[in-house]
Amino acid sequence: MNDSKAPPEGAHVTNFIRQHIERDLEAGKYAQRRWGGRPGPASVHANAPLDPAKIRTRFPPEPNGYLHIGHAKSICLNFGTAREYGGVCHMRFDDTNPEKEEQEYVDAILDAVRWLGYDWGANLYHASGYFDWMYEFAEALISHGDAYVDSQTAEEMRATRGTLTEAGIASPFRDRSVEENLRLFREMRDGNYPDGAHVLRAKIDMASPNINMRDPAIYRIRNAAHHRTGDKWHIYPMYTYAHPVEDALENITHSLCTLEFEDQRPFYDWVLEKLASFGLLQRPLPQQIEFSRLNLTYTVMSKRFLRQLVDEKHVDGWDDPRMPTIVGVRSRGYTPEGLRLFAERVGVSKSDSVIDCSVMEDAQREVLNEIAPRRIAVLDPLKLVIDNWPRNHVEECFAPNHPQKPDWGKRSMPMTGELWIEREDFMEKPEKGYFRLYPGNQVRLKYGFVVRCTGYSKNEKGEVDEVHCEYLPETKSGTPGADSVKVKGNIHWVSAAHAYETEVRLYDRLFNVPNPGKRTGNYLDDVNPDAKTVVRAYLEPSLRECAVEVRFQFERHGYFVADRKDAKPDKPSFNRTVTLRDSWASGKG
RNA sequence: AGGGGAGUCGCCAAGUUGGUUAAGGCACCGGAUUUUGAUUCCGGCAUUCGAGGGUUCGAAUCCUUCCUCCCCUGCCA
Repeated sequence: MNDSKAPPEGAHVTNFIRQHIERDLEAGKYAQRRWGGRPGPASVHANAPLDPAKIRTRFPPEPNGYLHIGHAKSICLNFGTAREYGGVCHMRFDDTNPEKEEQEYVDAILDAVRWLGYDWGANLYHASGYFDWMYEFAEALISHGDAYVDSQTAEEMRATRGTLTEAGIASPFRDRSVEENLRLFREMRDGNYPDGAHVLRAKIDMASPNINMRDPAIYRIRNAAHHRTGDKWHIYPMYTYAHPVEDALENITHSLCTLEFEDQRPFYDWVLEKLASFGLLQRPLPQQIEFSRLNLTYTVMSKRFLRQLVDEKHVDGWDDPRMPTIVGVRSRGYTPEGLRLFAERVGVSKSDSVIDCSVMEDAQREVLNEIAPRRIAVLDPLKLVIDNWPRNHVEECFAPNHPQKPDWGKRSMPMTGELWIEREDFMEKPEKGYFRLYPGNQVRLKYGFVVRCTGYSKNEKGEVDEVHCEYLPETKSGTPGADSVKVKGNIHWVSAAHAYETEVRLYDRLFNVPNPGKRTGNYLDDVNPDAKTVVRAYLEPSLRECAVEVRFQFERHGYFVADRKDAKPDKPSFNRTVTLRDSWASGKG
């Protein structure tokens, strides 16, 4: 019954990737592939059974930082698509650059993918696990005259690459013999040279209009320790060469990546075609398909910017609830279901797009509305005194845990003669359309009694510090007299003597303009200083004990989560995930 | 400027083997229900598909010219 809101099977929108896959499936393009049970060259798969996976996709992050919701789109796309078509999705670390990668990031990434609800089973791989094959394949390219060792400096290479409109010119080392190339490449491997002394280049076409085909570097010397292979290697493959090889070794059918790699596809195909023609790779070969990356209004997604926000302490770390990182939105209280719903809603296409962040917020609300029990919290307290309340009397009131789910039951809330109510639920002089508390007006204290406002007092600063009212004893919620008095306003409250006081953090958008940085060129100028507001709030007593990461709707406010880091088990603090829609407030704004 | 991509409602996005009135979501605007100004429900919301020409009985879908935006000159990924 909880699925009643889920879209019916097959109701999702099609997209160019699904169509592509369906076409391949229909044509049986990959039906004859064999799978040796582990990644490997043609020899590993050759005599193995047919691949039980209809398709294979992969999520291949470089472990050099934390994942953000842009990655979440890719994760949902890759894992979701594989699941949809009877395939599998590999979790793969593209760890080909030892200087930027760390185990810490590997662990965090795995954690994030798992939290999003995806399972890679036995298919956890590392590019570094393929270094031997990549090396062997590189020698094969050399032997066939398709790669050479270039000894120009990086500057010289840049200078001879040509420009967007002019062809490049050949390196003086381009025509070295196979023997010399092999000798030099092996010496590079053996650590005989300093960084930058040589580079292995594919030998293609220095005059290609596609700059990526002008003899791209495929191996560089890096005398650096790798977080997995230690000091075994002195040379490391470049992404452009490594990626197609990784895909082929793993039997990937559809290699989904973002648009900026489009120009890389001819080289991707070149590498695979060469290696397959040498008999090193199984056919049919993987194919790269590009889609547009996720952009969201009121946020930044670039790893560099996110790092700057953390380093310069504009936020409290990668997992700060204001951050668009996966750990960040998790701290914020976002649900994995909501993230997946969001990913499905924004779709996949090749056009550059900027998604309105309300789409994300709404997806979260939609999920949260279904799963979050209701609770009462007063975030901006104002004392309400019921002058005709029997001295010392405690009235037990009952509040449903979910208005549309009676089976979730009710909990008890004590009412007394002194309550905390929301400051904005009282006005000395009501503005037009206001139907909460003001002198002479009647409202219902939700799940309790109807009260009539009789007056108020102010402190020496002229601020209202106490509101007075009288209650109507026959109007208690749930009793026959409850409906005897009609009121328009229903406000929430918590007994002052019973309330649980704690810290609640109200989060808002990290930036206060849709497109941070556009105005001044510096996105830091658009950081929203009010994206985090900390208040001392009075919560209903039942909230005193709740486990970390438990989510609630605080009625009339929004969805909140018990903080996973700062909360003591017996004294939870809460983070606001997202507000409720508010047609009153937005109507005024 | 060479190459590679993209332009369908405010934001996304189906539709693109040409065929009646251009899906859906978000946002927005009504109205009903509601002890959350929430949710839910119901209704509204592109004579028009970047622009101009053309082909056709018929075009967002084909041809053509033009315009705009994004990506590419790392020994990063």
